[in-house]
Amino acid sequence: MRLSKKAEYGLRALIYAARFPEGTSFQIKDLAEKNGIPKKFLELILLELKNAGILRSRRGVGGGYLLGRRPETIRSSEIIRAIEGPLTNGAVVKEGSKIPGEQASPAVARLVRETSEAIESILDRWTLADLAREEQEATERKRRHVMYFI
Amino acid sequence: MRLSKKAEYGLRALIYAARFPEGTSFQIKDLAEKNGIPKKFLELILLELKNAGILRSRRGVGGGYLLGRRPETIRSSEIIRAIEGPLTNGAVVKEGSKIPGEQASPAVARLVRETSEAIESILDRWTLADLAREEQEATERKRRHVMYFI
DNA sequence: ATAATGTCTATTTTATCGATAGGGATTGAT
DNA sequence: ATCAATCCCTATCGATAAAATAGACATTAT
Repeated sequence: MRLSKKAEYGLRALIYAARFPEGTSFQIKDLAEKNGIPKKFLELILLELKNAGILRSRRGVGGGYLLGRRPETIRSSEIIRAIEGPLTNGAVVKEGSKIPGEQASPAVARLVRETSEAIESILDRWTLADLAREEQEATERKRRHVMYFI
Repeated sequence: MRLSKKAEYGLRALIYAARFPEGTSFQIKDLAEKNGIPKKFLELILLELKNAGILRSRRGVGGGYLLGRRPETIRSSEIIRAIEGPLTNGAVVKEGSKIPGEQASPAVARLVRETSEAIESILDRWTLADLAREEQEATERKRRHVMYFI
């Protein structure tokens, strides 16, 4: 199961965004530097997330990005879909196959369908708020663990 | 969620193999022709499945491939793993990242882990015997449906 | 007017996928 | 012993997609 860099960056960017108080914006540059994400690449990603209605932006001096909606209302399925397109691949073997004899396998199709549904249900369940909390808690745990050894 | 051609061909090949009585072998050539799968490509796939212990082979004239074990004991997770490598991607962001600032996100890692586990549990549940039965039943249903319209 | 920001389109680079090529090894039949 | 049918193995190609970079444009606070 592979998550594209783009999707990973996108998720991380949104988790970052969720840390800011509602209405407060942040800059691509900071996000890129603090998270080690290529700035130009990140621009594209944030733009897509904006066009998907997940982020909003303010241009010009002092501008930046901010969440377009409350993080509780943003499901990770929506995030991934915004970045990678439709989650479920529809037909496993497309109708107009080039190879003459090629035929779809109903069994394989069913296997893929069931897997896709399972994935989708998990991605539907996790909201950005959940992810942000998880991130914060993990960081906190780590911090305490380090403290313990000082 | 994308299934590679290779994995799809592999699954279809094994479903095909499961139709033969135990101990009976089939030839790459027939499988390729009847299922519209590129023969040379299929060779590679069957070889991998053989090295994974899922298929057995007999060389020389009259040789061919056959299932290495009873289809009830072959889980689709094993099939996919044999063809595509480890299902779960291990670390989402590897430890020794090149980019200095780059850091793994525990939240993203967890999301990926949970999704992978869900996939794996489904793929563990479906055995080759299940797939073969499903395929046969679907074909049967289709046949009856066609008959109905004659 | 200027500098700081996001917006857009194009291009480059790199990796992966799907497929093909061409022998080599083994075996049954004659 | 020879031949043909089969699997076995390695290399390579071409197309596509992923990842990243480049450069100019648009907007806005100061």
